Amino acid sequence: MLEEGAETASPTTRVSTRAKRPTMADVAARAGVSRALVSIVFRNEPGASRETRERILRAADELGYRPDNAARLLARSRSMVLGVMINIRNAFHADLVEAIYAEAERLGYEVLLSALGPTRDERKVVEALLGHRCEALILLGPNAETAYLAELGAHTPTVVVGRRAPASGVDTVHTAENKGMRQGVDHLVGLGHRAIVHIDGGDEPGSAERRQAYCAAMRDHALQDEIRVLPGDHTEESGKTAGETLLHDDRLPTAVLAGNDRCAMGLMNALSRAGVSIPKDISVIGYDDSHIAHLSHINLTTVRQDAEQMATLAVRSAVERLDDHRLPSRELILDARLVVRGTTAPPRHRDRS
Amino acid sequence: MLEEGAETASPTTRVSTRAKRPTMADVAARAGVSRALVSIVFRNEPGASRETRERILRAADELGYRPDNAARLLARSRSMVLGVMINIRNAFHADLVEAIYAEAERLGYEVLLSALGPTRDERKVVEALLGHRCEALILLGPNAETAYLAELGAHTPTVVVGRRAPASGVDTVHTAENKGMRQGVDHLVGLGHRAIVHIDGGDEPGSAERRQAYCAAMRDHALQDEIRVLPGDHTEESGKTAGETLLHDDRLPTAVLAGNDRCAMGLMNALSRAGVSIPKDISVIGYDDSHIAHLSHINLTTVRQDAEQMATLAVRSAVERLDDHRLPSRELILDARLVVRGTTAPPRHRDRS
DNA sequence: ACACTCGTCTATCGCGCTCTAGTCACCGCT
DNA sequence: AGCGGTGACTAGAGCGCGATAGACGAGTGT
Repeated sequence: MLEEGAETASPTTRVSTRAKRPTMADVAARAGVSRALVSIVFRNEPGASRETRERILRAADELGYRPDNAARLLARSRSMVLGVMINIRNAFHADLVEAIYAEAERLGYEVLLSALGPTRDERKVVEALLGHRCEALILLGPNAETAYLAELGAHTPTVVVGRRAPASGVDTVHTAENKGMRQGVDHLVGLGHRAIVHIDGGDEPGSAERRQAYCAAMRDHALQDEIRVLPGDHTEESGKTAGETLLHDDRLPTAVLAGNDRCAMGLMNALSRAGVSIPKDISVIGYDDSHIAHLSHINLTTVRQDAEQMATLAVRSAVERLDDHRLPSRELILDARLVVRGTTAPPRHRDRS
Repeated sequence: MLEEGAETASPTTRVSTRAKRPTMADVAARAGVSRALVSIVFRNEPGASRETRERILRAADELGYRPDNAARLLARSRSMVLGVMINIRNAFHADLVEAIYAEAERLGYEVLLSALGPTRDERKVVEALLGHRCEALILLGPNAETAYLAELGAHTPTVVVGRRAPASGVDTVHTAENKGMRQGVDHLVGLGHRAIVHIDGGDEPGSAERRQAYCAAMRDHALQDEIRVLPGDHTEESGKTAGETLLHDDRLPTAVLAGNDRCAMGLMNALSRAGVSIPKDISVIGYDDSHIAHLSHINLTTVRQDAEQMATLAVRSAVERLDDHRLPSRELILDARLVVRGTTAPPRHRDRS
């Protein structure tokens, strides 16, 4: 089994096991038919008899033939590929991607992933995706300015997930941030909290809405004097920083609404290192309900975004826009729902703190 | 700003902003040169004067031209694309991917990601990758049987990361599992533990080695009677299940070596829900040192695998094999190192438990 | 005057596939 | 016989690009 095929190899020829990959022409020759017929068979189109179909498939199998997507894409007007930009560190994106694959497959599309990274900014990721002939883009939580998104949307169907993006030609799918935050504040106030801090998400998608909703909800509870927004973003690091800031104060707030789950994780990390117990000393609420939130022993109270529904709608939007380019921009807003778990509890009595 | 461009659109023509994407020919026409020259410029090859170069680039920019990768790949013998299979739920894979992007870019390669999922098994992922003309495959923690990997390796340079895969034509990069596990056991024994359970990873990459190393290390400490291996895999779910199993016993072990970090997370989840405190009541060690392990407030003691080095070596292996197909299979084994954090401590005195 | 080189640019083939417009044999029908 | 119709198959153009061989003019040396 090892090193078979060596008998045909002269000193100058390549090792035969790594010969050029077979093409349609090879399959056609072996099956004794024309290239076109092989194409028909592989596209599963009518126009070939049962026997030849089998003969061709057998020949292809023997040669280890595999259709070449690049050539396919090139020859076809449509590529049937959706490009998805992800932050590979973001557990919520993982949830989204799984659902995107499922829905794309259902609709007959392929999915290409490209991840952000320290050396890969959003433009680079988008370039890579477009370079691979993606027909449409699905951007998970992009930070890019609206103008850039609009520019993209002008020539490529683009769906932004997880943030508002009022650009013509761009569809957006996001949750009703205000509802989610409001529920969070209501829950905490219901437990008896008053000193409720919000860690902001900075430029991150959805942050502005969450911040505003927090302020509005606090005011509605006549807690406008307790409003406090700490700077941050959507990484664990920012949660940690915010935690350290809080620890420097002479008195901790009794509850924190983090910008997202990752931020909440970092925050809890910093707090528990300092001996602060959650939820006894302080309550924490996250945002996303990524799989990490409920599987880790953190058992985080958080605002649930329905990843599956978001992903499904995003894919459908993209495909619908592909079918009809003149569709007006749509903004799909899903409901958010607070999921109460173990990181929230009534506050300690403050009178002896 | 809304609906601009409508002035050029007759009822039957497409909205002009979404016309066909421009090609080299369009750029050439606009710049008043031949197609070939545009090609030269975009490949950054010598053979064009400074002025025409600029003129062409300007024309391309005005048209919003973007080279088409599919066509590029097709025309070129080389595609310069590496295909990477990931489990998008696995935080350690995220660490690996970031480093893979970096090294690939350094060597002039592109990276295509394809993720496993409920409806996407390994074969499907590999098919997708190969279909997109990846020259080489990097498989992160594949479960596939060796025969299949060997088959892949026979026609495509393949690098397996995170597990042994003794197949000709396949390179592997993994850590010295035995060293890592041994350090874990040594650490626990040094703290005074004796009842040390291991949660197995089942078919998951590296599991067999970890299991064997655990058993060997236990024997070396004359703890062969304490050896206990619970079934599991590398998901949070399996850790949870194992935790429940342990909780059913009349007496908990004093320490657990989980199959990986995710398993450890699930385990800690189950235990702490049941009121078991970590590390006071029980010590837990993970495996991978994924970014989750140190950023979450879990502060997990774990066996560090150097993601960056693994990724770098994997990419280099793939590229070297691409340069010379006849290279013998290599197995690169990196050192593992226990990182002691907060989930391990001396055991409670057992005499009153 | 010649051949020769060099830098700049062009014509053209082919990558592996899809897809339109056919060809061809065979059928039942008038 | 002649007709249109149908199912099975093929020829060939073209997708957007890379790459090679060569064209062309300007300079160089003899």
